[in-house]
Amino acid sequence: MMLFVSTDGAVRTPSAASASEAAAIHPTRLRLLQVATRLFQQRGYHAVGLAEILALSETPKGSLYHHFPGGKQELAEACITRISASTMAALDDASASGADIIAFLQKLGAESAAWLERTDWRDGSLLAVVGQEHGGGDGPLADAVRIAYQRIEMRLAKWLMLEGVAVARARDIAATIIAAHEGAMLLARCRRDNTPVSLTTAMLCAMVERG
Amino acid sequence: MMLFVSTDGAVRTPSAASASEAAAIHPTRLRLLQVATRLFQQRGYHAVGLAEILALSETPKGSLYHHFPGGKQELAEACITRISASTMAALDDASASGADIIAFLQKLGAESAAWLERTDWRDGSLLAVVGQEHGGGDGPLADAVRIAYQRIEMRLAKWLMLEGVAVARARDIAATIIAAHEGAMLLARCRRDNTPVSLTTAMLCAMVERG
DNA sequence: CAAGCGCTAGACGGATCGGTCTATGATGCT
DNA sequence: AGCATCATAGACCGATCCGTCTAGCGCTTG
Repeated sequence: MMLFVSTDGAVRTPSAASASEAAAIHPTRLRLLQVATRLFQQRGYHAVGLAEILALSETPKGSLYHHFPGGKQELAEACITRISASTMAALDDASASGADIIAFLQKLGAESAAWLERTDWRDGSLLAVVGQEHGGGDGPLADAVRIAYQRIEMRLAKWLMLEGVAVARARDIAATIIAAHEGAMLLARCRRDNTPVSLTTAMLCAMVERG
Repeated sequence: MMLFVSTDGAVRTPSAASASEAAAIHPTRLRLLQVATRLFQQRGYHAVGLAEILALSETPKGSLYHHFPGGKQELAEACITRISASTMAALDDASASGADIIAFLQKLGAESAAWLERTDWRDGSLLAVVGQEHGGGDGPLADAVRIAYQRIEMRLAKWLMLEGVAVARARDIAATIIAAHEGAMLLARCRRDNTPVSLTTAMLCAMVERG
């Protein structure tokens, strides 16, 4: 249950992608997406050069521009929509399995903390990093982040409504969860210390419980 | 009452700096700090080139390396410590003026929202942007952000203790406020919509009130 | 005045950036 | 076999990156 980050960015030995995408995605394309996502979520869009992405994924430049004619920007866009898709899928799974929101929040907090520690606080949220760099702008990347957050919020809100929360309140709670969780990940990363994540998780649980 | 952002980045007509620093800071140095802070908090460290900073501040390259021998990195470090200092000063002022935390949180939320809108959601939190880019790393910039967050958190906690909150709880609340507020600013910026800020403010107030 | 210093001014350079281009390897179809 | 298509491979390019360096301005000081 990891939201906002990609955990499959192993280098040269791409872990098996989720079944749905393994069927359709070209191996080179997948490798590029995994490595690029990993690097972008560590350092941001502008801080990572194509040279590094190509070297770590052992891919020649020609292949990149074959699979992503739009170059670096299209690659980053694809990374964002891929993270967005996997996050929504995770939310749907959790919702379908009948878990309640409180359990979900606690699991999210625990696994986020574990992930941060496991990466030595190097990896953050791709959406947050790119979002910070592009803010309220109007480029393709800013749009991709905007849409990703919107869709994730909608899934979360839908789930909350399934649990009986009123429509307007569900959307509010969803947005609050996303904002607080992203902020907690950031602060935890900067401080190399997970307490912001657990504190925020507790606060979010309290908010949801009070309705 | 703005935390985490610089509002004085006017170009070529530097608004009067706070009295304390106007006395000591060389005009050119101040202009560089203002313009650089503004640009960094809009787009991040790596996305902003020296050329743009120099052009907007109408400063030749020689001046930059005279005032900041360490180049771009030292300039960014100075921007971070300057934001950190002004944020701590604002917290001290608010605390000394006898306001309570709830009033502070509401004012912070309202003014942050107004600021986001006024900049057309272009400007974000400098600490957050640079923090995202450098994560838990160990460069001078990562350290500067880490220290800045730590100091701000301590000031906030101190204020909370003045209001009777227990030591440990005060530090927890402070960290939670910072994390949630940063996350709210990010999400609001990405969505070009301030509701995450007001929602988060409400949640934080509820948390503080329950103690 | 001459010397020294703080600061401005911008030319210059090596490195790296993202992107284009041509050539070639691999695969499948007829 | 011959052809077409997908994909790899990397040389190459102009632009931009950050940083160094020398020259000179203006002010104070001896």
